[in-house]
Amino acid sequence: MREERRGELLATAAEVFAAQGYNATTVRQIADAAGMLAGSLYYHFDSKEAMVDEILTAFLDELWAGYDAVLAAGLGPRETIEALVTESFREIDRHHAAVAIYQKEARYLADRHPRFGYLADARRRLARAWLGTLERGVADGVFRTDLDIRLTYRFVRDTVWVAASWYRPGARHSPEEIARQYLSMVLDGIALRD
Amino acid sequence: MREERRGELLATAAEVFAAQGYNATTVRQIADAAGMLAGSLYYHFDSKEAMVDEILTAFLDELWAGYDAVLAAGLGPRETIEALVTESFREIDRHHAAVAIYQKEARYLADRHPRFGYLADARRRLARAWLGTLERGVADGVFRTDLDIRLTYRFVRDTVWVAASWYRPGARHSPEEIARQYLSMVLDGIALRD
DNA sequence: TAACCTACCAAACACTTGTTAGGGAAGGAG
DNA sequence: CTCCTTCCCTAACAAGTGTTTGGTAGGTTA
Repeated sequence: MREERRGELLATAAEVFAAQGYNATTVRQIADAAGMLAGSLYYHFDSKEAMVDEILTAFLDELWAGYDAVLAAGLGPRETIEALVTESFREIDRHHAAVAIYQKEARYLADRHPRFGYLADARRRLARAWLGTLERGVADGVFRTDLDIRLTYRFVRDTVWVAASWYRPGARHSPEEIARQYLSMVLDGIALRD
Repeated sequence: MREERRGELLATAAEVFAAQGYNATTVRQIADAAGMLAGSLYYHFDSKEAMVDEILTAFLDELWAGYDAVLAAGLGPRETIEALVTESFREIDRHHAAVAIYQKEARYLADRHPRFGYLADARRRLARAWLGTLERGVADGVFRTDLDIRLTYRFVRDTVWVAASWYRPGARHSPEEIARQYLSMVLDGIALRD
């Protein structure tokens, strides 16, 4: 099957990209990891750029499917945040290489080539989803009102996604368990109440 | 003055590295930004690697000076965390380019060349400082006991340092103000108490 | 004036990079 | 058997990379 082989190659490419960084990775390293020669990759893909492109779009497509389902569920602000965080950690579990690449290279890629304009779109759309929910929570009296909401947004967003830099699937905690603890910290803090 | 010019060049190099990534940055781009030709950089520095090296060591030296002062002050766990976070944001304010580089490239550089072994040392030492304080806080009944402490550590560490990716000196909030809000979120959470 | 040092330029070097062109082995379809 | 498609290899290319070498304008020192 043709698509199957492409998928395998994209998976190994994603691992190498995530481990070394996009620019530091040569097509020969990817080919090595796949057990073939550099030129042979070009039978399957147009270019090195096309590989990251496909890796990132596949991840973002699945991410939006999950997020849209959450946002359409009509949950309250707090439950929406909980569901988004949980969904994010599931995505990190399934696409941890792609998430790491997105985290590290999105800005550079978006600046470099109009081909990656959808990365900037994704960033804006993500901001709207999170910020909107936070604002709704503040209005509803669920979240604190004394915080700069943009700072809060970046705080929540970053705490979730940087986890991709250290998370490895199949480790001690499941995505749901990590989400539970992260949510507990973000919502209630790490200090002990009296 | 010789050292002065080196400092200027390192500052512009740090900006380019932070903006584009270490590997994506060519010595010709650095030279362009400095208003000279690529080869002329080699009058001041041995190599491109030597430049990042000097940028990172300068930052880490100053960071440890600040951290050691905090750790030697004999504060309680909560006050130590507060002081470390505040000190970190001050460091991000002063060395935001170096911090961004450290965040993005430390792992790759440490793996690549024994020259950057001190980066792995720094990571271990950082972990000891934060984890030790957190453990002390749990033992003292200042922090919650129901959380995985290694997860808590990564949570606190990441929330602080990723700020370097979006923070620009001279923006709306001072480092101290950002530290105050971050600490408020980390310690008490973003949910409203009833 | 003469010798010298600093900070840069001009031009090239060896090497790595992403990419391409042509070919060939394996296997299924007719 | 023959044709054709799939998938990879061999071998090279041009462009870009970090780096080196020799030179030189301008200021400082003797």
